[in-house]
Amino acid sequence: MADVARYVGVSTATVSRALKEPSKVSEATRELVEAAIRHIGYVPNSLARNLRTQRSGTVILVVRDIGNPFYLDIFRGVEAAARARGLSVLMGNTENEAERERRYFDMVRERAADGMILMTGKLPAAFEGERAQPLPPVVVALEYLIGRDVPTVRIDNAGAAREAVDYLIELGHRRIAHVSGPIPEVMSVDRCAGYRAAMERAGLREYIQVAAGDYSIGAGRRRGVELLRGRPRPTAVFCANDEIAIGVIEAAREMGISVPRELSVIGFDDIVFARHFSPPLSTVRQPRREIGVRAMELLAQCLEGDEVPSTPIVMPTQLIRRGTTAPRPD
Amino acid sequence: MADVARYVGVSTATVSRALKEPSKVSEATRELVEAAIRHIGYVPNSLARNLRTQRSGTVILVVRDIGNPFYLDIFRGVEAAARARGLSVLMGNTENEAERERRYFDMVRERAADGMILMTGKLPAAFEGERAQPLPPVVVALEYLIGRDVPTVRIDNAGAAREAVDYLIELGHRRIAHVSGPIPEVMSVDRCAGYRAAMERAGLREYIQVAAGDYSIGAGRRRGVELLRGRPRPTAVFCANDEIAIGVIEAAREMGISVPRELSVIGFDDIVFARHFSPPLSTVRQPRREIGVRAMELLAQCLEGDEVPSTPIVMPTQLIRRGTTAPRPD
DNA sequence: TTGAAAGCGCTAACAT
DNA sequence: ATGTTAGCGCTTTCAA
Repeated sequence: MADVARYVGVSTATVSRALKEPSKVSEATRELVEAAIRHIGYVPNSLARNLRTQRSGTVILVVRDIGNPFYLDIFRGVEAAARARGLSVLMGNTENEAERERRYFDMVRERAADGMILMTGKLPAAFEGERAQPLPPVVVALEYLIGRDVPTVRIDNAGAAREAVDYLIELGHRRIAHVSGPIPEVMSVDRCAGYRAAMERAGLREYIQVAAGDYSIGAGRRRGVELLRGRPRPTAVFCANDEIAIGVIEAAREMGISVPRELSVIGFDDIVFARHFSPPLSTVRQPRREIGVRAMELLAQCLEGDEVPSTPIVMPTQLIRRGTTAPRPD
Repeated sequence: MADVARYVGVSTATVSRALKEPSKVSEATRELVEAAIRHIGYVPNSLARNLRTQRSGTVILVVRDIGNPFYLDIFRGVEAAARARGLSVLMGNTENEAERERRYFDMVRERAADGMILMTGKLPAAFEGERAQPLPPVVVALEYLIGRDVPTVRIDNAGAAREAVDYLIELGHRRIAHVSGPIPEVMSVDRCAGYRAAMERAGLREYIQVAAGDYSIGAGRRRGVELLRGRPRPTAVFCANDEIAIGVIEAAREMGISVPRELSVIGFDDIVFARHFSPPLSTVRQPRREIGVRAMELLAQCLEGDEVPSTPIVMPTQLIRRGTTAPRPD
């Protein structure tokens, strides 16, 4: 930059301004500077700028498993919204290890990133309890932090689950089982609570039957086998996500139980291939891309120092009726 | 850092060394420094270190579509290998726009990243032809750059395609069609070439029939309908990826053609849900996670200034026989 | 509209 | 083993 300044015969301050605040520089010098930059082949150094401004222009997207197809649309949304604001997105992958989670918080403290979007629903211990460290700029998406006033964008998991189970009930089902996700996690807990609420409201408390797994096809299959061995057998299963639903359907297929004729199955998330299974999977869609966009926008606002909504942004869900749900067999 | 130094009564250089090169500091002072750091609550500033060392500790992973499920295992591999070396991974998403691609190269020039893993198979114009700019640290994965000596990790697309088509031929098929990907792209071209080679070697040149699409389910479905309307109808289709195969299978289903009884279909990639479709998809597996790992390792070597192999690293593929392929109907 | 000058916080070469 | 010193390249007061 000094070279450019010398070449034009101005100070580095002027070159800097020509680049960042063209309005503060006369038309003439701006053009001279631009010509000189091209002539010399000057490339600005982000590192120096970052140090000077104490901003990295980077945010971390922290997820439980970066290889989970669920996040694909989230990536799209976060990336697009970040780019629109000139920010870059770092991949944060915790694989449920507390230490790795902590590491991402440290990166923000060390200014390697300006903030983070947290999709794990947990804070490292250092931020809990008395004498908790102050939180860095962070927004929580998908999950939420109980008793914490952190900007949040999420869906109404309980309500959406209730809607799905109501639909099964409308179809005439009574013995409706639920395969939940890992149980201390709020998302799983909420979806399970929605299931219970719908069952109780319909006077089906006695039929409530919950099996907990993780959010995987394998877990769905195992829990599915167990549930379908039970007598009387459930005629419908509400699954906490689509992978579990796929597993349950595979279990049914292996046991010679026809979906949806003998067993209705409904998933959650509407992952990318849900409509392409056979039968196409009935499920609850959540606007993942939009969730990513809103989370990023919220974080960008935090970083600008703007006010951000203190109540969670709740995105709408949609029940998708496809081929794995049918009226109760008699 | 100055505070810590003053507190202990040493220079900042010693504090710096205590953190980065503990061996160069006496045991005693190191402990004093550590105590002081805890006491004062000192947090190192990455931005300053980055400026000083002229390294950002970050690499960009550039893909065509960050929401493509194909990349999931690649993300896993790249992220894991990067973390093992203390590097961070930035999401680079081009959506096939040349300008966005160029922007990622600029970020490396501006030192916002130390290097990049390129999965798009194209260089911005500025790097081609005479007076081309020198390439920044970059490794190419999946694709490769024709006539360029850039570190590369990939698979033998043509060979793997040949193997898949050979398998269909072994099953007795003669009228084997191919739905390819976008044709100027090397990956599509290679897979198509493998198909042609296998057909020609088996004396089936007259049956060669290629329809080009993009790598999507929709394209597979459209090309599938066209092919299956042809008379005589193909008894097998080799698809350039799994999405296309899913589309072709859907087309067949709509037309009342049974897979695999009346039509064999084989895909490519073995994406995460391939085995869970019904019938489970026959396909060609490529070691995506390992490709990500190797690409990251290669890039890390470049950044260290180590020698890197000048011939492409070619990873093995594996033909996966599942339920969408069967002997030719008579 | 432009320039001078300070300094962001760290590391590394050199000296002791 | 430790200290001194000189920047890394930029932005931003403040002054002209």
